[in-house]
Amino acid sequence: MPEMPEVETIRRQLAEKIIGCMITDVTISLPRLFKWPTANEVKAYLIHQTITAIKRRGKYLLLTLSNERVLVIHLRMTGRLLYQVKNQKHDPYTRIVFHLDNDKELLYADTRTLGTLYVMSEAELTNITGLTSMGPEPLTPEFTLDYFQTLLAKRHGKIKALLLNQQAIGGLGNIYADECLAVAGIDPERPASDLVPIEVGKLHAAVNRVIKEGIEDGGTTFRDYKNSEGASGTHQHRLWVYGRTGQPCRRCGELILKKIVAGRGSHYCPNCQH
DNA sequence: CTTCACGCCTGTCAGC
DNA sequence: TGCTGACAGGCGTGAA
Repeated sequence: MPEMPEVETIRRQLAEKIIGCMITDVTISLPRLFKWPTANEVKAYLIHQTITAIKRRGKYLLLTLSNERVLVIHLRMTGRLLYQVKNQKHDPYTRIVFHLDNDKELLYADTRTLGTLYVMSEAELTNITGLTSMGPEPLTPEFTLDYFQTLLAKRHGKIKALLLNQQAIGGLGNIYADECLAVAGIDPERPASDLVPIEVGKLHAAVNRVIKEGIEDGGTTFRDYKNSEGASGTHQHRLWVYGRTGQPCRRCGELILKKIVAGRGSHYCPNCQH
């Protein structure tokens, strides 16, 4: 479900609420979601620890604890983090409950159970290859036009696949990749290295713009996504192409089409994107 | 090295 | 109504 703007929305909300809170207990209904260490060991590292910081890297959330351990959470397709008062009704797909010392709970709910959690020292984080090898993120100083130009020039695969590659650019997923290509007017199947400089510049700007707007809107709720208060984002109302198959392009009126590119459903305007 | 198909899970929806 | 297959905001693995 969540791409960078959704995860950032959750991070900002939780930062206001749970920094300084102590974890009093952890209820684990689906132990296999913890990839390292085992669910039993995890409890010993978490209980009686205070949450001191919440960071994000790409689509990973990193909760730093007072014992210098880090609780790493990746929501994958359908993970949700819900902050709510104790004794309130739980999401039916709640898999883990972090009990806090302020009469609140942080629920980890996940329909498809593809999410992954870890508890590690800072040094051990390097064992999560998805974190270690992540490329620069949109809206950061590292994501320069120069970097983007060099990246595209040496990649001959489809541009859509490159946008989804977290080692190339951190944080984009299927919705925002389609949106970036729509804003830049580029067909998702174009080989990355074929883009001419003016197109590379347009796409670089589009990536930053689309992600910025996604964050401003509190993310996109297409199907499962909810923020930590259980509320939807609003970016779905501003989408150019994603999920708009058969509807008129907001720019030219041509009907939006969908095709499989890089194994993912890809939405595009056949008139605006070449 | 890059690129691609597949598996992981469960739920939903279109089509028969 | 009930079944089947395709598909869904992701990503790691192994093969070509």
